[in-house]
Amino acid sequence: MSEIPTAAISRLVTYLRILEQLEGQDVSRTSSNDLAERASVTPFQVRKDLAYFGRFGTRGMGYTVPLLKRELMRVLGLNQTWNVVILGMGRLGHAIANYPGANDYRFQYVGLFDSNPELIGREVHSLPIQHVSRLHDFVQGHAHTPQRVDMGFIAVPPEHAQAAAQNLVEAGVRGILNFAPIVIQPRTSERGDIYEPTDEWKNVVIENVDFLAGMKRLAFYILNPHLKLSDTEENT
Amino acid sequence: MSEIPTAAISRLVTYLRILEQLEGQDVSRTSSNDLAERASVTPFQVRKDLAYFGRFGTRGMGYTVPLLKRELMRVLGLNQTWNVVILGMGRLGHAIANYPGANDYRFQYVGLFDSNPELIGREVHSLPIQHVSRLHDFVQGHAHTPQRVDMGFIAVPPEHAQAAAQNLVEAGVRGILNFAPIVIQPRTSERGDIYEPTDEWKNVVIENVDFLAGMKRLAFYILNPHLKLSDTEENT
DNA sequence: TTCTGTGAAGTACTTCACAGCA
DNA sequence: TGCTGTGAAGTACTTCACAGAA
Repeated sequence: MSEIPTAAISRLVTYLRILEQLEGQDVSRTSSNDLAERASVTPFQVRKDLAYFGRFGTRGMGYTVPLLKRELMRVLGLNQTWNVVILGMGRLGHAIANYPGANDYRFQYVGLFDSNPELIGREVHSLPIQHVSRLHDFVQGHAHTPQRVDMGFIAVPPEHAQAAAQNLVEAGVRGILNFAPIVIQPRTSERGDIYEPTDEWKNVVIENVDFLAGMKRLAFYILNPHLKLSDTEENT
Repeated sequence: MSEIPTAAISRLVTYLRILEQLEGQDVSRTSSNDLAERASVTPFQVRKDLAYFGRFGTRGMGYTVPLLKRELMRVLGLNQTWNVVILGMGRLGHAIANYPGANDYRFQYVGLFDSNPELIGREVHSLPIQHVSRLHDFVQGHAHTPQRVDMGFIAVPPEHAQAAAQNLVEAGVRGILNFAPIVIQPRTSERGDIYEPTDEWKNVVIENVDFLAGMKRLAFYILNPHLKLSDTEENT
């Protein structure tokens, strides 16, 4: 049913990182074997993953680093600017806003929100923290401008994460990156029909980043080393 | 070949979080249907995942929240203390050290390391930052004490992450949680045999947490909403 | 000859259907 | 009757083997 495995997308991100490293070392050519070794996957996997999106190599020769990099950037949608708001400007929100590398890919923070009155008005990289009640108007107000908000990052405490997601969806963002250690329910009501996302959630994409989960998985695999397998992100 | 899917472990972590929520709400019983809805997976999946590790329910009745929680804690190895060192005490390292919730699961930071002389000696939660050159002696010195170091977290810049991992492996840690956006090569030499981990790496488990990857995947799925699928962490 | 691109085969994971027990 | 536990069926993903282009 699904055309492209989710895991393949994660691997494309890895290949792109490797191509950037190679470009930085002025390496101009690579191969599925070379990429595979650097990404810790099989060469078959590399070729299959790339084949989902086109033919980027030359038989007998391999791949041209800048060309493949450009194509992966295009496929992953990293040639365009992505405007982001962060909900929750505690330690985690600050760490995210300060994390270097995000703007390497034209991810731009255009709004910062919190509910704590003490934080309102403080500036992070000359962007003021606003009260979360202003989120809806902020997103709507920028809807058809170059500042249009594409994504919201959730960095609030877990007990407020579902409400934060609800806010983002109602405001009209298209994607949510959830840093809180809960599963966001793609529906509005507390107890809606199982597996039936509410309409307004239908077109919203949710991804998760959970490093407590990473710690716990690590603990498990240390105890059960015979189950050790490769994975990605993850990872995630 | 592999007995238990990696994804199943990630889902167990999710079920455990849900059980903790339920316990906090004084809910004493649950079912595969209920857990499935809260975790956004199928009830079959829940039952199969649990069945990998034992029989925790009662037919006709469902699961007892505290009992299932206790069993999952045991399976995931969260009944014991895990001693952790952090390599790289820049913003990211600080964010990790300060992240609340880690010590809820008896993950304890026992050593903080950096190479920047300006940071050495500063304290985070009354734990001093040491120079990374002391890592090996630190880990070895605590090897057979209650402070034995189990895991190392890598929070250094990407170009130093492989060396940091090398340091950790040589020092003798069993698990690495890598926050840097690179693939750690499980081998010592710059260009070793493909897929052949060096001996000392054989028993080391590596997990990744990469939120830039999360941002990039999100961008892709916003552009390609017809490929939208469920996933779990991840990945990383 | 080399290394990509890809249908086919193999494997792993998920879903199903129902047996089994409270 | 109700809901778990689990072999069997179905599906998705990975690996393979080789055709095909430089």
